[in-house]
Amino acid sequence: MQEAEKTKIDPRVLRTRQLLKNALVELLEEMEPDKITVNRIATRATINRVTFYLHYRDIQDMMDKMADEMVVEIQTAMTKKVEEKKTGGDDVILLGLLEHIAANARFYKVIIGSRGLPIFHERLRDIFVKKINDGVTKHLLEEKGIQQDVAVWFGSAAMLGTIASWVRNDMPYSPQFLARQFALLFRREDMYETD
Amino acid sequence: MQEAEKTKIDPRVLRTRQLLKNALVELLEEMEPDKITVNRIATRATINRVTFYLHYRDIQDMMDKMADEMVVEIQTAMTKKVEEKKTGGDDVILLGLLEHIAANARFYKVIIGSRGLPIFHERLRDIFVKKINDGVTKHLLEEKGIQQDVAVWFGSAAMLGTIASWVRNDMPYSPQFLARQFALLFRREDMYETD
DNA sequence: AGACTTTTTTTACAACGTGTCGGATAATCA
DNA sequence: TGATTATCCGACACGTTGTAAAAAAAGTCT
Repeated sequence: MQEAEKTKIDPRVLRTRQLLKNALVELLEEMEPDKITVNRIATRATINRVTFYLHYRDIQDMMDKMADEMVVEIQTAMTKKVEEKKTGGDDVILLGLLEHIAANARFYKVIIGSRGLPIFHERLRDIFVKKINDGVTKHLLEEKGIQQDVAVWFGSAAMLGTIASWVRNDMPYSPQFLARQFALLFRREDMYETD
Repeated sequence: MQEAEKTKIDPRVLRTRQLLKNALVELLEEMEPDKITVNRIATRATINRVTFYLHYRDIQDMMDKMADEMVVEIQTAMTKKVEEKKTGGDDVILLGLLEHIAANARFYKVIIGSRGLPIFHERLRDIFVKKINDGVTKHLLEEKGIQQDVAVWFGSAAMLGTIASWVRNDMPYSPQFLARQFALLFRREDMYETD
């Protein structure tokens, strides 16, 4: 996860923040979130503990800001893909997202796959809610007697959860394949039994 | 969430644990999980802090045990419903689950709806994975070129997430209605656009 | 290069949370 | 009632937190 800023920032703060973020990700790979302290993060980052507080109020604040950055990167990853591949059969936006996640697998495995880190889940959920909301065809829902909000809950949760499982299982399928699977799943047929 | 035990337990430990669990739920309603300390739990429960450690190793351990109890209660809630209502059109097991959640709304709102508490999410996910795994019709998946594990990820995540949103939004629909919605959603028609 | 600015480091501090003693007190059991 | 068990109380060592002031280091600018 890189930091994208317009105004030139002192390379020292850039370096420090990157070291801190890398350290946090490393620690999340190694231990449960509640075992992670400012002390550990700073030590791992070879940064003085006091310096941490010059950048973040606390660990929660640090994660909030990282989640913000994640959202921005995802947005750009999704829109960029649309510009490149004008056509593609399946959902191009989704493909862009999946490729972005695959490219940053280490990061996403930690913040999505491992337990904890609900902030990141929330942000991702918001993204999917928006996306699903646009894709939902309201008239078809009414015909079938399905509430729109329920359909949005359903679709966004399915998307987020499927991707989470995909990441958790070390991405056994390519982004292209998974995007295709989504297309099939959302196109729907009878594939679940009622009981 | 009650404690169900066979061997007769000293009423004092029963009382203490119940007070501690109630206190935890109360605190979760009031503040972020990371602000909750053993100190606060004990004080709120009008229990000595040392006594806490006579029952749980730490807060995480307490939540783990509460999650275990939750799983047991959900299991019984689902199987009981099957015995009562032999038939019911929609998914009876699911209906039993939703009614159980509605009956313990305060608890589930806190552990599912609010941020944090990934343990409970994990346990619930496991339950749904099992349930979906049984309900999946494999031959239909093969016909459509859908991987079974992907379908299970998708279905269980959709279920868990929909219920979570339902709880988060203070259950605007009755368990019966939501169960019906699930039936419709899993029966599927075209209701999402690909792009 | 040197002067100026900003960041990082160092050391220190008080407040709080954690987990664990041993012994006193109170509730439960038989 | 006497024995057992749970809870309470005071206390301890240790780690974490967040903040402060001043020195040292790194970056910026002309």
